[in-house]
Amino acid sequence: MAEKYPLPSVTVDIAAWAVLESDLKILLIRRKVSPFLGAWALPGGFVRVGTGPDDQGEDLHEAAERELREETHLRAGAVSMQQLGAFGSAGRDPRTRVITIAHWCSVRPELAAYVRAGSDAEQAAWFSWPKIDDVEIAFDHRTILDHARERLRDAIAHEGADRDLTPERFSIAELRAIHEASSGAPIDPANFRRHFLARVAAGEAVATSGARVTGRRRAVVYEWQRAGLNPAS
Amino acid sequence: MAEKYPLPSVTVDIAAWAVLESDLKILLIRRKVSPFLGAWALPGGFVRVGTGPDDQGEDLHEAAERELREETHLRAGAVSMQQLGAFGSAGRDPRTRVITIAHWCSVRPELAAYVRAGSDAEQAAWFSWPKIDDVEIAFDHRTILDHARERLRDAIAHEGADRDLTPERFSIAELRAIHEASSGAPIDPANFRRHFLARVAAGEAVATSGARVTGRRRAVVYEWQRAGLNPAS
DNA sequence: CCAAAAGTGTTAACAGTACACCCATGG
DNA sequence: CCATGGGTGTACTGTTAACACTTTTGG
Repeated sequence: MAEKYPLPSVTVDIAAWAVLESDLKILLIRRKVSPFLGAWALPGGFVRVGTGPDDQGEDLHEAAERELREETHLRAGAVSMQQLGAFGSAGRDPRTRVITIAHWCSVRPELAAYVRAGSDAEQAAWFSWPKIDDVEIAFDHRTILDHARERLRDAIAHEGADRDLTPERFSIAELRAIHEASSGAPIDPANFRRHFLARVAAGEAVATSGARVTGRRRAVVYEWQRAGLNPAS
Repeated sequence: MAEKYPLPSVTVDIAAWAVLESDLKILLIRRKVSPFLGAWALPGGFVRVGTGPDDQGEDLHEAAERELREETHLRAGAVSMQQLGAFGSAGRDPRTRVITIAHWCSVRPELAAYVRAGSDAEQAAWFSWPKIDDVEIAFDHRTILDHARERLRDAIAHEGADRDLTPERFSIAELRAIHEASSGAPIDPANFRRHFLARVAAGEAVATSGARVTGRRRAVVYEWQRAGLNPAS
């Protein structure tokens, strides 16, 4: 099939979330090329397309992991990349037709600190979610961000995505802080505790020998189990 | 930005659902070109990309509506097109790198009958969902179909997507048949009725003057309201 | 010893489910 | 007049939300 028609460029963009000091944060990079030079944008870049039928390049999620690594030094495997959806309105890039496949992932707090700008970025930084209203955002990344925010909320509330936002070992209070940052509302500690204990009973997490993290009283510390024996409902 | 790298082709594919005679159906077309000549596939085709910064072509959902219309004669506006996600594994098309943005929509039964093959298809036909296991499906469209099936189930159960599958006017029993086809399990008529009546009370639908459709006893006939005054929960 | 956070107990309210039952009507 | 599907009543269940309460421990 010979293409006589113009082809679009295809990129991946990544919304990487973390909860740091009880604050929901999004990872943005500062552009050092035109257009939107100096504006903040989602990390991302072009999908590598191969040279023919036998070399067709990389898969989309591979591209997303590679771009995140190249631009922010977050290594793949440290995050669980998921697709958010395609954003491809005509005119979203002033230069030419660019369709982006947006992804999202969560970053554990102990890795979040190692973020630093890569080749195509002048800076890389974590922004507190409410504060990004005051930041100049490139392209239609504000829209993508809003969708990603929705997706994160759902994934944490209903799909156990809180797993990827905790440190390796965490107390119930720390986990609750993540849920509160995600939902934006305070959560009853007693009810939250029972809810989490049910997940422990289902094999999703186990108490570790360690104890006490912060606060007044010693708290039991948990860690996630590789795979829940019983499927989480 | 001059691209020195090879670019992928971008297509849209559409999973169009309908419930006909209490059976969940998916719309497929029979390919009349290679590859997968003679196999069944989702309707779809290339996204039109413009010729420069000032003409960047059509939006993705426009492309999806256009392709569905061209290949099956379902006119846009008759369906509510939603994006499912991007499928872009290297090698999913044997010829060259093709990334497809999958969409899905629902088709009202009175329009489903007007489907006929368009230019790029030899046939267009509605397949009962369980039966497609026996059909040869082109590309990775089986995978897309499975995702679309999941999405439809969720959208009907939680997002009011049943709206788009009913005839203009419908009885509660007809609506229940749609839910049963979607979930694959029988639903208690009494409980379903109460659940729907709560939606009527919320302004989502209203009873019409007409009555009786099928069955023994006259049933009240409803129609959807343009926009619910109260948001549906 | 006291404030603050960990952890326990109890209850009301609600939604989902099951199922028994009455009503209207086409054949 | 009766089978069938439309439509009503109700009891039981499990989950959620609210909140009062006890325990532990760093300062």
